[in-house]
Amino acid sequence: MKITDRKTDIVSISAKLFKEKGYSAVTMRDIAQALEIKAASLYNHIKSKQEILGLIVVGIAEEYTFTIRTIEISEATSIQKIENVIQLHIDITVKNPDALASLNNDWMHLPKAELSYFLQMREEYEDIFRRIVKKGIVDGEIKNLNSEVIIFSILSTIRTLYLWYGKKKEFSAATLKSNLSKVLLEGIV
Amino acid sequence: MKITDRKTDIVSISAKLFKEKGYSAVTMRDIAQALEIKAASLYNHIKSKQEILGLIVVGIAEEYTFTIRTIEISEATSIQKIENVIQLHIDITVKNPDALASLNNDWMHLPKAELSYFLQMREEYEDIFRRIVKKGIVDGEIKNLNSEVIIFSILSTIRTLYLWYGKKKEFSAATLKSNLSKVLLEGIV
DNA sequence: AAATTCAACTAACAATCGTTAGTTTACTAT
DNA sequence: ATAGTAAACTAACGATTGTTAGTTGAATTT
Repeated sequence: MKITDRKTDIVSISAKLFKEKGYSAVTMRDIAQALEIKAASLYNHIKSKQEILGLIVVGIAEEYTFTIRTIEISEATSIQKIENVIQLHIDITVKNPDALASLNNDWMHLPKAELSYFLQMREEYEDIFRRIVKKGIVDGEIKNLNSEVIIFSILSTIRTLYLWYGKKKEFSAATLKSNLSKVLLEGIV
Repeated sequence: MKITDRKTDIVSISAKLFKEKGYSAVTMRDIAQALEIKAASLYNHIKSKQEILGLIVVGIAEEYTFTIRTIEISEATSIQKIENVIQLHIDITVKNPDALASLNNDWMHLPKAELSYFLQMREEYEDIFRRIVKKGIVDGEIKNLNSEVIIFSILSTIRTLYLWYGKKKEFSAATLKSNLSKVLLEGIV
């Protein structure tokens, strides 16, 4: 049992570089240099550049999808379910602050099979969230505003968290936990 | 006076392609093909690929910056100022639905001088927004929640509007105008 | 009618891209 | 000690990158 797997090193360094410049602007030589090895040596551990992207993106996408499924079928109220989704995004952001950049911006460069798998998960994710919000409106828990605007507004915020987390000390997991739900659900006025 | 300037064609086609795949993944040959000419012909109109990016990004960044300056010094309440900022983003999104992708994701590939100009504007923009929110809290117009979380939450949403606008009929300028401020300011519960 | 400009073209450039092949080195298990 | 393996290396590949040079034909100006 190794302490650090080399493949893991490659993936996490790549995630960091992809966050800075985007997948396409990062070369295999960039990744190698960050690890202080030569580009060709990377291929002892990974099959291709696209495989690295897949390893960054797909696992996290699955975590989102699998978790929101269990949130939907739980017995919580709609508001509580939305709070759970917000918390899910905080947790994943704290755990993978770099990888989320590729999830948001580089997914279109996945190999074909993984791309359609990813898009299917993304669609299911939004569908589930949409059902939660609409049920909340029907049940009178949520104001009767345009549901698509509500969905867009909450998802945009929690999906972009990775851009802010770590940049200011205000963005600790604790601060977010106690403030973000309030701001998103109850507003600021 | 020409009806359509060829340079404008190049810039707007490029913005569309950059939105789909990101600046680095789009080649000059891609841009040329979309215009049904050869890549070398592009250079009769533009100096470099980076110049195209600059033309997409800098003008809009200036529009944001110049407008938020006048919003700050206006005599509106803090809440009204925030509503004006939201409206500003809706207006610019409706006018430039493609260009905003590069503004969000490709700015790091600007040439050095334009990059630092862009970053300076972006910083000023956030500073102004931060002052508006903090004054609103001090004046009691805005709840005393963590101001950075408020700023992040509103900016994330209105900056990502370009990803949703046009995808659903719900996202007309009118719907956004009447719903987005409500959702962001007054919450959904 | 002649001269100039505009905007396309063909051809090619050096640099860089992702990747492969074959080799070397150092550690681990027998 | 020996054999095997993991992980680095050098060298190079064909393809593609942004870009330049020089040319051509059509439109515009003189």
